Amino acid sequence: MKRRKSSVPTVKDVAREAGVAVGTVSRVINGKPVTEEYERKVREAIRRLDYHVNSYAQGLKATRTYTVAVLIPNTINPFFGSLVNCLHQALADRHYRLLLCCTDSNLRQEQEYVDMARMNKVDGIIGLTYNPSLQIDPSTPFVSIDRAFDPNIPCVASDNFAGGQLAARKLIELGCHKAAFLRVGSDLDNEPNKRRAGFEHGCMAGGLEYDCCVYSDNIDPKGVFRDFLMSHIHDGRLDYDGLFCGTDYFACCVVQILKEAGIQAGRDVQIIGYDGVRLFGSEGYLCSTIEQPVRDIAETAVDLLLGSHNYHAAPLVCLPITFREGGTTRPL
Amino acid sequence: MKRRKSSVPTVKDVAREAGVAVGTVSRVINGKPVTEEYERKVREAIRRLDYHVNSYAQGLKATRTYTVAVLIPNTINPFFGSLVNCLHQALADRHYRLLLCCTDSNLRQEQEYVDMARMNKVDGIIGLTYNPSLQIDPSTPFVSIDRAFDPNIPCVASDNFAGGQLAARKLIELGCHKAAFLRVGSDLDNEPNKRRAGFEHGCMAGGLEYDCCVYSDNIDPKGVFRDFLMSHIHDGRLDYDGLFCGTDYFACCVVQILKEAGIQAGRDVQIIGYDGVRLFGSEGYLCSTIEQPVRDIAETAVDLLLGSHNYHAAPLVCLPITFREGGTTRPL
DNA sequence: TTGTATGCGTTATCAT
DNA sequence: ATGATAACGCATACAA
Repeated sequence: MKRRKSSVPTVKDVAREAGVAVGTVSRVINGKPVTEEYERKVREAIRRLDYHVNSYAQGLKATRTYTVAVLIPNTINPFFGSLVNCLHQALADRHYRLLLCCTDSNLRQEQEYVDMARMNKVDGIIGLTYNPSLQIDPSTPFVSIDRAFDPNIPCVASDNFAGGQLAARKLIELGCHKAAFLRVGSDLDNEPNKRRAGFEHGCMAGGLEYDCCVYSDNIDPKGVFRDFLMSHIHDGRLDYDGLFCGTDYFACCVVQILKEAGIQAGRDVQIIGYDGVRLFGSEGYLCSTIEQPVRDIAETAVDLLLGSHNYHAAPLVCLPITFREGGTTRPL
Repeated sequence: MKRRKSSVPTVKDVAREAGVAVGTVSRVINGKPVTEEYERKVREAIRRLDYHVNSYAQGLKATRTYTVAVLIPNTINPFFGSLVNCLHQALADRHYRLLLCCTDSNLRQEQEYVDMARMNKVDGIIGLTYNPSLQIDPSTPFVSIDRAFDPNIPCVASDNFAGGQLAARKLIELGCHKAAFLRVGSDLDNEPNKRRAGFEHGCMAGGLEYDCCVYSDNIDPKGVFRDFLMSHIHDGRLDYDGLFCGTDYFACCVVQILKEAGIQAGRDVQIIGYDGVRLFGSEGYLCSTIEQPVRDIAETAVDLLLGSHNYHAAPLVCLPITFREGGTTRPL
């Protein structure tokens, strides 16, 4: 890579050009009180030399970098993409920069990214992580999304339990008699695992019979769902008339599997996902779903990270969810 | 935000703890030759004090930050999300960090992000930008994606012209007799605009009759496409039996509009998009499409940015595209 | 209000 | 090979 021209102007150059002291230049830059006359001279010199502050020198003194690292599995999954986008928005509004750290790409590199923060390179971390043994330096502000794994780490998530309950209630409203919960994923004790608990609670409260089909991570979701569903199809009819899937992704898999078996979502079976993924961010929902308030989650996480709160213990913030029709349930 | 404990250990502390000079510590850190005995002492001191280098101080001397800014409209559109993910991968492989700059969020902030680079905050920029009057500091390495707007700026894109030609050829193979090209977007002279040119060329070469429906930016795509298509439906039949859409997003819009009008993609009309978007990155294609080699684009852009090439003029690299069936065309 | 001088944590250049 | 010390560019406490 080409290097910069060696002669990048510094405060010293500006001071000389303007005929003032470096302190004055610094004050102008930082909006400290300065005589109008001097201010003008400095600004002109800055313009003439095309001067820009070197934020590395700045950060060296300030121990503040205005940069936040975001740890996320990837940006391909539309839910993650949307979350990253909202986080960027929230950070940019507060004049913070976003250092993107995709943890999928170099698997289990989460720890490395967390360590990076200690090098004073970022002011804080917002992480949606799965590493069960993640060690977080207590001196680095950290906000977790979807996972409350340390009493000192604030966590923000959608109200997963209520989301599961709501899904159950909707299936009941839709007249279902036998439901199932489907999911593949981390065994970690994270928030999304409450979706199942909420669903079970909702089913029991409403008298809806249900089964659970829950598999560990690192398994091809489509494969296990196909096996499960196929073993529950008799004479072309599915044993269940309502399905709640852990994510919209799973719901989409299920919809397609059933379609291939001649069973149509919304007509023969009611299917609800979780996340609220929309194609291209604006089109309709991919499936009927429990929508997460992505924007609120991002705003809250950033507020929690940058705000100077004074909680006795780190809070768990559960934000309200919404049911959205997306074609895989009959209109109510 | 909580501040770090004031006593973050520095090289000086490590030196004192290890009973050596700061220079020796620095040498150990940077892998310069050091006696085994000293190396051991320093490493132990580093471990004991839990020392981490301050990269701001490092950057101050080195003028190298190992950080690259990526300018992209957003991470919601799955194509952008996928591109960002690949760029992250390519950068991480080379031990570079990715500073994410979504230009949609604060509209037309592209210039601001470019300016940021001059503050020595990033080593280079990879930008997928639309700002027609973007001023790029010639001393900041910049690689453009999809837009060749300066003879000094390398540009990498998919082979848009060939993609357009391929789409035309496919429609011809599918037996189409009257085709149309649909698109909404920037009037900018960027690479994706060659999709239309290639398509026209392909149609003419193959004797396929065609129309073009091209609209400027900032228009609701679904609205204009609906108007256009509706005016071309007579007695429930579409005037066209083949459609090439500027992006997969447009193709999806069109598919849905036609579906509502009782016209089925793949059966009544052959529809091809552009990008190669896949739901959740792994499922099937959203529509039949000309797939961009996102991974190669990212790798090439990073290589161009970080590599020490010596071109007389900045190259335009057009990477090969592929046709993919995605259900909106009849199987060939 | 403005100028001067010192320190931030690191690396590089000297001597040793 | 190692130790001491001078930059790097900026902010700030202090002096004027």
